[in-house]
Amino acid sequence: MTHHYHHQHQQLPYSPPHHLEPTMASSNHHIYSNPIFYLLGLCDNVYTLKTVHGLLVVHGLTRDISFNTKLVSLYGSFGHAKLARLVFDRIPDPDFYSCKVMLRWYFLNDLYREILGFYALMRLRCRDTDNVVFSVVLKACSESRNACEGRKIHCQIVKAGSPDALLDMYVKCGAIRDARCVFDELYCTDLVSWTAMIVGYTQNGFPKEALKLFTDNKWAGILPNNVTIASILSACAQLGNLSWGRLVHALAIKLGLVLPNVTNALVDMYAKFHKNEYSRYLFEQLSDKDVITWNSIISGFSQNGSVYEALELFYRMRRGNVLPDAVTIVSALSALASLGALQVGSSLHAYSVKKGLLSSNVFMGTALLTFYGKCGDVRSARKVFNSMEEKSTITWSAMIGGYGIQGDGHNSLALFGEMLRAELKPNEATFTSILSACSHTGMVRDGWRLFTSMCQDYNFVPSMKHYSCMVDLLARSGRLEEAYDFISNMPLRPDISLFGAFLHGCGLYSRFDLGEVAIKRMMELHPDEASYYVLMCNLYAADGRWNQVRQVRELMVNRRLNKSPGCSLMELDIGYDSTHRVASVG
DNA sequence: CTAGGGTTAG
Repeated sequence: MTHHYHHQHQQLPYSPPHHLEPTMASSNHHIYSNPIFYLLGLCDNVYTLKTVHGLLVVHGLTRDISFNTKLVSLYGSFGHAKLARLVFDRIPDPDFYSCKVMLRWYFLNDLYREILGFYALMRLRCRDTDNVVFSVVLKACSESRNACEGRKIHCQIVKAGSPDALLDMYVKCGAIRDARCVFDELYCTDLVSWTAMIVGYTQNGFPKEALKLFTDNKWAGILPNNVTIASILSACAQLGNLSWGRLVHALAIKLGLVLPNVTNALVDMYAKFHKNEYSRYLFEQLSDKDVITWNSIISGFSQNGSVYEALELFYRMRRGNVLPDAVTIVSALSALASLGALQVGSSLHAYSVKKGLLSSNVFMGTALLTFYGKCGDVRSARKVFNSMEEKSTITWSAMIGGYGIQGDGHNSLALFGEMLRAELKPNEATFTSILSACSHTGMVRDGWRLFTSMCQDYNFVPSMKHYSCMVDLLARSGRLEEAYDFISNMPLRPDISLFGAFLHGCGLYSRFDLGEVAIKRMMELHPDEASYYVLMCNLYAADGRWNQVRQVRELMVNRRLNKSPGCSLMELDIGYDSTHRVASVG
């Protein structure tokens, strides 16, 4: 397309200079009801268009901005950008829309230099702009190699660009530091940007920063809305800070913000704090429960160990009219895994396949393979693992742990090696799983090697779980002195389960001497913990020292310590649609 | 600007 039009093509039907036309506000009646507008629609070339344009002039309609804009658009569409511009220049007060129409035809006719000239003019007349205009103008700069103009427009974009959108973009990308930069540079912070920043922190695992921003006096003038409250409640739950959670709950009541989304967040938070009654009360109170409400309580109860309550609610949900989604199934599977309820879980597997919930969902696949692993069906677990397109570190850890609880440390180690070859980074939990696998399989050397590697190569600070695995590893294999030294030298205060692992080994190898020493240390460290007395009883019982057992029991009664009896469970006649029944044994 | 999810010793 050439830019050079012949002069005669640029002549328009006569119309008086606009300052001579009657000044009249643009007509109220809609141009679509005018027959001439209909004629304009029939024009399929520039000659017929000029004829109808003449009609518009005769009828004095060229002072109407809508007609003029339509003319600009039509001249442009016939490739006559310059005629379009002549019409445009006669519009007394062009608006943003008419400017955009003009720009569009320059753009479609590759008239980049004209675009820049027109844009400069346009900036003088109207202050509006949008992303379409910016992208057109930027393209014009690059096509005409005008970096200087480009830089100016860059600045305009930075100034005009919605900071909230920019913040949101960084938050969605998980680039939380960049988000904070944008936030700090904002000319004025309002409720939306403040909330967006809080949401960003909460969703990216920085609940402390979220709470800090929420409580910062700098923003004392801004009242939170329901989005802010829901997000900050989630931060309190992540932090495990119940007192702040309660304060925010109270604040929400005062501000009248206990809306459904806030209630959902409260249900979730109280469940995470083991406050099942609060959680349930709020849940029952909410009249329109959506899938998130149900998931909040089911996942909360499943996570805090109230698995029966979680499953009860899951069945109730199934009877109602809210359909479970992937999150629901994941939570239910996790509850079923801890019960070893293989049949119910398998039917949920079938259900998920049927509903298409399984495909390409890492959470779902991981929960499912964990479930099969915990139920002892490690082959099904591996099948699920192999079929997963996307696997995360958690997926690999779960599969390694699945082999581990079967005592198949060799497969655990093999998979761990495969994971490293795939250049995936193990995390703390991966090491917990693999160390436990080593201890179940009696692989003492491998266990030590991996423990050392975890500290030295990966710079992980061992947690109580790691230490417990090591104690278990050593104690189970009869290296009780070594285990005792290990406990004495570790930097953490040993807890009940660590001592439990040690005492278990003492019982296995009849090292009651070492067991008694450990018990004395335990009693010094935690005098009020009933579980230690039970461990002590077990040890004396294993040694046949029944008088000692009786003495410890009396000591417990005197100190008013109580331990609820444990019981094991087995699955009885559980069908997909039947209610859950589990017998307790022993 | 929106609440909910998978792995972790015995």
